[in-house]
Amino acid sequence: MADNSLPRLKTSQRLLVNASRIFAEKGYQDATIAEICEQAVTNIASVNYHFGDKENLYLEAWRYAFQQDLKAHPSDGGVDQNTSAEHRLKGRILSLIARIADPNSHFFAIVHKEMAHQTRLLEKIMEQEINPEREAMNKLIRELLGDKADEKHVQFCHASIIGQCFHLLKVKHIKLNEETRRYVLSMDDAEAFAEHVVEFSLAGIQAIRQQNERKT
Amino acid sequence: MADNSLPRLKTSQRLLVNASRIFAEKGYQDATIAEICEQAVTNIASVNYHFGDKENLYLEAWRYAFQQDLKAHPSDGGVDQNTSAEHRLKGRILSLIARIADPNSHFFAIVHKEMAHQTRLLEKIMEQEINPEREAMNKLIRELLGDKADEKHVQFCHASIIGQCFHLLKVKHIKLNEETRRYVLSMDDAEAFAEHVVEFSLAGIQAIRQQNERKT
DNA sequence: GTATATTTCAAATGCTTATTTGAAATATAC
DNA sequence: GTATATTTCAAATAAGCATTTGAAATATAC
Repeated sequence: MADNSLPRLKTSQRLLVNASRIFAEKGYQDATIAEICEQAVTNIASVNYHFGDKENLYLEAWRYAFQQDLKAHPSDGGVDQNTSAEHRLKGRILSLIARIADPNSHFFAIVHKEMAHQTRLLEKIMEQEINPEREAMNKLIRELLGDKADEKHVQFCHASIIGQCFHLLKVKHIKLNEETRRYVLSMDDAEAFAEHVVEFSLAGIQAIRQQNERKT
Repeated sequence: MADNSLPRLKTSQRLLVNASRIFAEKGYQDATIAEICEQAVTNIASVNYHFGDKENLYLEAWRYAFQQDLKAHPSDGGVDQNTSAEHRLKGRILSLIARIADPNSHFFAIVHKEMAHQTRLLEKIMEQEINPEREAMNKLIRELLGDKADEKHVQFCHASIIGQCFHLLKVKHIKLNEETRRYVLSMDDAEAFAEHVVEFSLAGIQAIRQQNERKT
């Protein structure tokens, strides 16, 4: 587990790599500097030396995870921008779920833990990074919902999609017993689930659209 | 905020009431015994006296929250069991979202924080309480999906619905700035969002059903 | 009303963990 | 190769917090 396989990496880099993984696993509070340093094969004091304090290491590790994840899974899913809104939305949903499911991607796990708490450390930066992604997806949703839809409908559909995707995060780090595992969404099904979310959501959006057009 | 308005309540009861609220707000780690006792207007030592230790107080507070929430919002939504599967599913979704949105309901907030972490304290009890609810909802989903659907489809649709509902938990305790608030799902819209989830999900389920029936 | 059991309390204890320190080791510049 | 800057390290410090303690207060039983 420890990242001593790459002793050529600089200490600060080893700290970032291991910190992002451990913060993603345990959250800010439960992750200890001692454990992070042990995994990074360095001394306790190096966090203070290289990053000042734990909080700053947290922020830097989160930023690092963000960059790494996007490098592995671009948020538009690599889909040609000239294809239909359906396909572009599909690309975004698949990318999102890929970033959530990838065991080497830690950004959303940290976001998830941060949202469950009120440490509020990432608040401002998080909004800066996430707002553009939300707006890109909302643009597609707006197109699919048609002119009759107001912003509330867009907001709700966005919440429906994000909620489904983020649901995967809940099962990511949880170890269930043999019995329960059979009935619960598993990380092994992430790809199939992604396809399901696309299907399910496009139908949901269509239904909202038709309901709006019937009403007016 | 402090529950000293009811000095007639026994100390152990005051501890339960305040602990469930504070654990829901902050999670197990971040909630301190000192704060809970302060809010319950009692001495630091009373947690040990009445509940043994913090962990046991947590378990009891969670149990207490569970009972209170169900008392306020029965999980079938009070819907007649002879109506259509659509209506019964609607009842369950509305009840679930009501329990999540109600500021006096703390059960799901605790579950949410527990899922985001790996304290695993509630693991066994949680499964005992949640499995029956999942099975009740899956039964309705199965009926709506028709004979062609296999268990994977049921599982995925269940995850889609739960994911949407739980998404509300994320915005429950988060204070966003004026700017962002405009674009993000708000607790004030919980009821309207619940209706949206019903609409969106019934359409999603229908789409999966039709896809299955076309394939075979 | 007295004896006994229960409950409250302020202070002490002890453990965990972030942070600091100053010396030692290592790298870099010239 | 020497001087200077950078990095590592073991040990010390300090703060936060759960838990314990034993005495004091209060309630209950008879």
